[in-house]
Amino acid sequence: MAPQTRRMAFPRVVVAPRETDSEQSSSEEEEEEDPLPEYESEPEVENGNGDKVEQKAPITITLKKVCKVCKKAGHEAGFKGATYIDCPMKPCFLCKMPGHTTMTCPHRVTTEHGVIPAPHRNACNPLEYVFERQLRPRIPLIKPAYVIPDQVTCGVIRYHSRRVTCLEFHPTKNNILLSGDKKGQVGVLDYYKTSEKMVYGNIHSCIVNNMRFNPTNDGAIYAASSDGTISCTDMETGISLSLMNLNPDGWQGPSSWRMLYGMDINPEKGVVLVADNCGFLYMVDMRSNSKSGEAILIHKKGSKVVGLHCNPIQPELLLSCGNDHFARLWDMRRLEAGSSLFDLAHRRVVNSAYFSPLSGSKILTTSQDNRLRIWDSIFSNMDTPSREIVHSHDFNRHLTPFRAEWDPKDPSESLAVIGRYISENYNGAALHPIDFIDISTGQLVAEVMDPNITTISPVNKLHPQDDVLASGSSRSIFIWRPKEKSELVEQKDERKIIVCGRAEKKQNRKLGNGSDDSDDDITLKGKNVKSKKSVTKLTPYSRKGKL
DNA sequence: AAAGAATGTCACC
DNA sequence: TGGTGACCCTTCTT
Repeated sequence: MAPQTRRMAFPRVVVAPRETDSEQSSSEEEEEEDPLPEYESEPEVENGNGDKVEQKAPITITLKKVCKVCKKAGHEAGFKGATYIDCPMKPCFLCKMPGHTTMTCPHRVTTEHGVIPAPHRNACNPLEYVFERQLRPRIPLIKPAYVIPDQVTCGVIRYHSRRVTCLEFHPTKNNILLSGDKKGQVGVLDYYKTSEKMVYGNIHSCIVNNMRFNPTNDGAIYAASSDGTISCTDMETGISLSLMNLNPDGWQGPSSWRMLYGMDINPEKGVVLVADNCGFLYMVDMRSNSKSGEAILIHKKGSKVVGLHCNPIQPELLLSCGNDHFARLWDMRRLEAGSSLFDLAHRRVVNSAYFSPLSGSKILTTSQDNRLRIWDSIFSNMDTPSREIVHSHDFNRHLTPFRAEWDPKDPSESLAVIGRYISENYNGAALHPIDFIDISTGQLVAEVMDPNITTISPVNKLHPQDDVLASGSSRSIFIWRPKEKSELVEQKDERKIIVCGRAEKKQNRKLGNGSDDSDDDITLKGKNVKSKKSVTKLTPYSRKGKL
């Protein structure tokens, strides 16, 4: 039999004998799913006496519904309304363990998303001693309560024509947000003055994987792209310089094409660090804008290095992660193949690995095995993570990979934000919230959603100073802010479910007129809607009839 | 309304 | 090791 693919949309045709007096199906498509498994596949049926009788005629053809995941009858995976029913033959889609489905997964029904607690460890090595002496005082002893608003407004910006792949806030100019997309476009937006936005389409020719502002000249943007180049662009003029090109001879076929993924800037050393899809790290001197030194193999040869992060406190520490299932900690003074300080093993691809933003002493990773991992101290035992938190952020080739991001404003370095893959049935709508997680406990502190937003938001960034969250979801960018400053309240023990824009939903849908003029495409819900055309873009409804 | 396309990772040979 | 095909709770266009 030819291999069956998931695309097979129609039920398998089964030739089954039927009782001679059975009714004809009024409609094959409307046939209810059979609650008795395997019934129709039996070659024999019972007569009234319980004897097996071979049926010869007439033969009718029925279309039997089978599960689209396992191709077996008796159940069907997929959306029932706004609730997704898992295939029971598969491991749980959330925690990946067999024996239950997502609906009954213990990590779903509790607010602690399945924390595997850290074993107690003794602090005894010299590095940890230094940490305790020099860095620990920076961290408050008592964790302050998170300040998360009860209500938020959400602005929607649409100027990318392909899905958003990365977001970056300007470090000092408060309202400036950078965005990159799959097509290679780079957007610079002032989200308070929506007319002030620029989209640069000629910097890169495909996916912008990472962007950074130049810390010494914050009008300059560095970007690494799958086109194999790293660019430095003037934010105001869009004038761009290519600092490095891994494909100087152009397209010579997929096997030779090289792409740039992970990127970060080390201001102390004045270098841009960038890594490719073959396991190599490159350094570009920011003064001369030229490559310095040779490429260094930092991950398995031939594997993508998707993330680089320089330690915010100790400039000689570098963190990398990639498709070889490892995050690795490096000493910049001794960067050579195989010389990493620590190799942090994961079960799947590591989408991101970040030092904590203030002390730089913790590490947070996002892996495609649906787990966040936290190492509480890079100066302590690094053999196993301090905590693993089960969270739904699966890989899907059509989505930008999820990355858990620290809240740079949280002095206790324990709040992280990450989009959620699996949907929640919210009043009949399948919504994908954006989760705020206390990574010291695994508790889901808050989940943010909007009935108008039915798409998944894999890209999220918290503002370095303000209470602003930027999300990239498909081609749109969302700016979430507290609805009223006065409504800010301290976080209690229970998680908050923050729903935005609920009342406006139907009104907005009626107003839409389908115009695709994109000059005025930002709207803040909760305030007056500016125009019909902008409202149209507020309603990216899915076609599954979930609303 | 439903099909088609785009197209990373992983297991398997 | 490199090629192949299955997998995936997508999202948008035709």
